[in-house]
Amino acid sequence: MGFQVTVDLVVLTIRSARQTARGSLHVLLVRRGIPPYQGRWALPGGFVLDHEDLPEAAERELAEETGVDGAARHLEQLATYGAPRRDPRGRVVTVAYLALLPDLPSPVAGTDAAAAAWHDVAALPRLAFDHARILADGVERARAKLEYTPLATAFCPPEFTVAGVREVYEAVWGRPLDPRNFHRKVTSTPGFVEPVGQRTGGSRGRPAELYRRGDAVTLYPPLLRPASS
Amino acid sequence: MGFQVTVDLVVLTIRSARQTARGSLHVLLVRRGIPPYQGRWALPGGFVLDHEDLPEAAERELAEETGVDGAARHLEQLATYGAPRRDPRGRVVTVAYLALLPDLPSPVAGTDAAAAAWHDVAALPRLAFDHARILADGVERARAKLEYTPLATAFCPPEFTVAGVREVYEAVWGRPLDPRNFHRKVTSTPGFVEPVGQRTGGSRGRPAELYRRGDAVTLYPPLLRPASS
DNA sequence: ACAAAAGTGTTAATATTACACCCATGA
DNA sequence: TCATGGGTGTAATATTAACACTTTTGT
Repeated sequence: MGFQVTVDLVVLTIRSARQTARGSLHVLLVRRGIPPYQGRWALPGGFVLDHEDLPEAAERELAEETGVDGAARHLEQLATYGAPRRDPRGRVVTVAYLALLPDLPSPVAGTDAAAAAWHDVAALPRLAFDHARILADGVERARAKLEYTPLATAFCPPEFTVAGVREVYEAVWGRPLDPRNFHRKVTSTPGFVEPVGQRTGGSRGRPAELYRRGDAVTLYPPLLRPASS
Repeated sequence: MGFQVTVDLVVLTIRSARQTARGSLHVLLVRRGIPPYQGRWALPGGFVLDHEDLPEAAERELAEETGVDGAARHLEQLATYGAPRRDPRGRVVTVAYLALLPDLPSPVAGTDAAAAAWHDVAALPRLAFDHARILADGVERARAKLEYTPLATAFCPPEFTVAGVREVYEAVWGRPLDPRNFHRKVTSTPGFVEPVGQRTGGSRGRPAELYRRGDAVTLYPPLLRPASS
């Protein structure tokens, strides 16, 4: 009966790793200022308010933590966690959401974001509560959905190159893909991307064609990760 | 703060439709004996107890409603629904689970199952609360997971034929599949099924080889439904 | 023998993979 | 001109799709 309900966010983005030129998958974490788990890193989140639906609460938390406007990101429910002792303060059930964002030009600038930071998912600190598990589930969901949905574009800005999409796949799957075949696959799968009719400039090499997200919800045929090998 | 938390079950099975020989997808519904929505059909479910984890509560409800033992079925979390006015009695958040069962030889024989019945998902009555939405999400989840997991075998008894698996796919996807190609696909995908070394008998036509579930968690390559057409 | 269901063979179309090679730019 | 990515061509392989045909049973 007397449950508390929270939403927790697994906010993922692709950021250039410290030394390498390649991007890698990062997650937004906040440092807890109060017990329990004081000082530990945790997923951002908070209580669901009395009048709020679950997606509303997730949107609100996401806006509070990142300041991104509603259109420029993907947000979906991930799973719900409610083990009796997952929070020492009482019976708290948390509904986790997965958010995918482009690499923000301005760093995280939310209200209580003083202690918020991006962490490479390959080098995580210890997390509070059962957040390590939730995060692992979120990463696995992202990996799986790249196969059969055009979700990779949610990590990209409104206009992007095929190489940008490839960088997303390589960062999330953690393995290199053939640029030539990837290009063909992305441009030939119906509804994945739409050409803008412009090209990039300024960088080295041949300028790349710019694309926008297409209207497909699923990729057919899918873009399968190579067998585990 | 003061939330109530329930679990609701989308219990699916394949049953022979009234007149046709082919099986079709059915869902377990219970008729509500008390307000709200008295007399309406609803998904089985109930409150999560103080000491219970979410999967435990789902297992308990499933056992209460169907009496199936733990091993012979698939049970996974589906999604969580918590709109402020989804239950007129107060703020109730429900964690929905999806269960897949073989067609039970003995009909539903649970404790409070006097008013429980299987319904063809193609001919549903009006449902209580937001259960129509939850059920639709469950059916869609099942449809999608048949593509890239060996979950179809969860609808089959411990030993089954390839034709039995095909009947599952045809019922869930609602379209016929080529028996010859399907047979090859199922028997050649690693870990999907294991031959038992016995054959069926008694029916018409050539006896079919019997199989058990394999140990694969995902199908590679997947078994994609034909493009929407 | 015949109908019915199981299962194999074969071929064409489609998709994936590997990699040679050309294109367009900055330095 | 060279280095650097962007992008196309092409051939080998793998997978899917369509369907003829054989196998093994009950009647």
